[in-house]
Parts: sequence; C-alpha cells; structure tokens
Amino acid sequence: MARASGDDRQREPLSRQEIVRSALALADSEGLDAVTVRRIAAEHGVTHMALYWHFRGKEQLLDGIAEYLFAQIEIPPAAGESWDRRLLFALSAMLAVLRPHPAAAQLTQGRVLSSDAGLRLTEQFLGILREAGFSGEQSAVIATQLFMSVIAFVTGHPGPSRLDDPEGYEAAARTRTALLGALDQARFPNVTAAAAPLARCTEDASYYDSGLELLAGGVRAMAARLPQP
Amino acid sequence: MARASGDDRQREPLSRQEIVRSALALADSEGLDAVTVRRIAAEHGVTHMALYWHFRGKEQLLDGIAEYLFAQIEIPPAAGESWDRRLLFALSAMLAVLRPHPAAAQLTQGRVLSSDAGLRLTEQFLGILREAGFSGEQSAVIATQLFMSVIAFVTGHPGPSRLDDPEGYEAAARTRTALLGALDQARFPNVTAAAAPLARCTEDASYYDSGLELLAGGVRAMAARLPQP
DNA sequence: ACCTGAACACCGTTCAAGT
DNA sequence: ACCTGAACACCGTTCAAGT
Repeated sequence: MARASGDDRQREPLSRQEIVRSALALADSEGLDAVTVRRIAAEHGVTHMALYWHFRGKEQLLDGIAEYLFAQIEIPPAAGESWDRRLLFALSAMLAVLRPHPAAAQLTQGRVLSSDAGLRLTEQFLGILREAGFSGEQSAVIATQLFMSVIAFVTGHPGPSRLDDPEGYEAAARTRTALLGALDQARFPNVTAAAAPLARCTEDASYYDSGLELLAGGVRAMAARLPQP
Repeated sequence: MARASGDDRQREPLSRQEIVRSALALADSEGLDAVTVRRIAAEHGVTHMALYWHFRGKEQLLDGIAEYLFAQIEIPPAAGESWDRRLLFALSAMLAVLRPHPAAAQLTQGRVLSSDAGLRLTEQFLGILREAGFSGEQSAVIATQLFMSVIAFVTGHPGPSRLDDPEGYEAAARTRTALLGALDQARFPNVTAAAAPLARCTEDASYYDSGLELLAGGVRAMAARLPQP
C-alpha cells in the first residue's frame, strides 16, 4: 500500500480520492487513531503539509471519508415492492457498505446531513417512511434513529475486524469469552451463561439479521399505530 | 471548576473519582477532544504526570468515565410488571443518565462488557429478555443491539448540548435548518420539506420517546414470533 | 503514598518559499 | 497548480527523583 518515495521520481499529483482511500485503508487496518495527517502523507511519499493543499484541515479529510462511504451505498430500485420491504433493502444496503469498515463507520455518525451522499440517502429513507404513512416530522425522527442504530451496530463491533485479521479476532474473542465466563455466577447468572454469545455475537451474519429485524419490526409496529388515512 | 494552584497550599490528594468527574465535566462543556491528561491536571492544579499515579494511562481514565456513567444507571425494581414494561423502564433509565452527556456517552459504546456497572446492566437486560422467552444467544444479541442503539441516539445528538449552552445550540440548529432548506428541492423534496425536524429533531423529549417506542416495538415483534413454550 | 521535572516521540496547523 | 522546510503549540508516556 505504501508508495516508496524513491521508486517513482516523477510522482503523479495526489487527488482527494487517493488520499481518502488510503485514509480509509489505514482506519480499517489499524483503527481511527492511526488515521493521521502525517501517516497518510507517508503512504503517498509526500510531506504531511502536502495534504493541506487538498484539504483545508483534518476535519475535511474525515468528512471526505464519510462522504466516500455514503456514496457507496446503493439502494436497489424496487418500485413495485411494499414500503417495508424497501426499508429492509435500504437498511441492508447501508449495512453492506459499512460492515467492512467498523472503525471508519464512526465518522459517518454525525455527518449524514453534511454530506451530499448522506443527504441523498436521507432523501430515500424519508421517501420510504412517508409512503408508510408517517408525517414529515415523524419520518425525520425515525430516519435519524435508523441511521444512528445501523451505524452503531457496525461500530459496536469491537476489536480487530474478522476479515482483516482473523486470528487476531479469534484471540480477542476467546479472551473476552474467558473473562465473562470467569465472573461470579451468583451476581451474573445470565452473563456467565451467555458468555460466548455476548463476547462474539457481532461476528456472524445473524447478528445483523437480528438487528434488521429489530429495527424493521419497530418501524412496522409504529406504522400500525398510525391513524388510518 | 478550575482550582487555582495558589489558593490552597496544602491540597488534599486527588482521587480517581475527582479526576473522572472533572474529565466528564470537560467532555460535557467542550467535547471529547478537550478531555486531555494535561487539561484535567490543570483543573486540579497539578502537573499532568500526577494523573499517572491514579491511572495507568489515558485509556484507563476513559474507562473510568464509562464506568462512572454506567454506575449511575438505576433500573427501578418492578417485580410485578410485565417484561415489556420493565424493558421500557430499563431503556428509559439508560437514556436518562446518558442524555446529559452526549459527548462522553461515546465512551460507553465499547465498554459495556469491560466495566463492572456495565456488566450489572447487561445482567438485568438479559434477565428481562430471557423472561420474554428469548434464548441466551438471542438475548445476548438483542441486549447488545439495544445498548448500541440507545447510546447512538444520545451521541447522534450533534453540536453543543441544549442544557449546557442553549444559545449556542439554537444558533447551530438554525444554521443547519437553513442549509437543509436551501437544498435543491427537485433532488431533495423530502429533505427540504422536513428541514427543521431533521436539523433539530434530537432536541426534545419526543425524539427519545420515539426511539424507545421503536426499540421496544421491535423487541415485542420479535418476541411475538417466538415458538410458544 | 503521592507528586514533580525533564525529556521524548508524535500530533495538527501556519506561513513563507520553491517549482 | 502542487509541494516543501522550518517553526509552533499541543499531546501522551516514561523514568528518575523528590517528599
């Protein structure tokens, strides 16, 4: 990934895209703390001030990562489908994009309304919710809460990613399981009994299936209580 | 809040509690970035290395903040109540504690299972969910997702807190509303129509009421699909 | 037991300057 | 247009030392 500074004396100019992509790769492999102006610059064989020509500051660089993630979310067109199936598709599309980037997903949390792709996503969710019969205000509230929840499902995934570092992931999961299992059974009967699922429940697809069911079921329940038009 | 270094020549020794409390106050008033070993130390009229006697490092200090927050969550005893009402009480209790600390709440996200008070909370949620008929595995998954969602509802609250800085809050909300309202109405019909609720929906209690309804409704829907015992 | 002083490696940002 | 060099203020951490 790193571009040695010696092997290409005539480097082509950086682009915002390249910078954002290497920042995202850094977040994926070493976490958000590793996303540093200086380290990103080093990846490109450039001094760290070079990035300030492309971004006004680090905050704008992080905005760029969030925008990049939002832009990848493609909600499949499903014109003939019911609103609740379309909602499920939309939530799945978000999860599919964010899951590989548990560290960087954090950056999307406060940036939905300040990125173009985030606004496009919001627009689509509002459309689905309006179709379900919710008012503009209700749709705004529910869309925000769905975004926050989906993002949190992904960022809540602790430690190293299973995809990037499977053996590191395994070791961390085993350690957590052992710690939970060793707790006082009198004080924590349910925790000790469910030590393994608690420690590793975010690892497999069923975790996200359950999350989608929780959210979609909640929205359906709220829709069912709406006054009939 | 700051303790001048001159006014008490015989300072009583620091305690972890005091350090954690001033760190939390700093997060509340200026955000997580302001929570700095050096600034906390200055609040107490002490050099920054003094904190290293009380904490092994900054990470442990942040653990302390999370622990402190979890410890304040008191789920009311409600022995005779149905499981879904007790679930609602438990979620409300979490929200009540976390809402005043939108910045610091972020710290609780990955620390539920590594803090004593977080484990106590987990135990109580698992108890409620087991009573609803979910298996240990299902309860672990759902409890985790409920935690993540509630925390995200609070941390998603952008900008300055309404309680700590009402006029700053108002100004930020107005700016966001104006920005959303000025978007292209052809591309963003629903966003522009709901500009105000989108920009400020996290401000009032109904936002959190809606969030609780969403989550509780989702869990009820999942419980309703369980095979009858 | 509780805190200080000096030192270190690292960070984001500014500003003038180079090509 | 695109990048460098030097400088600055700030950060977390270590380690030996003080009381």
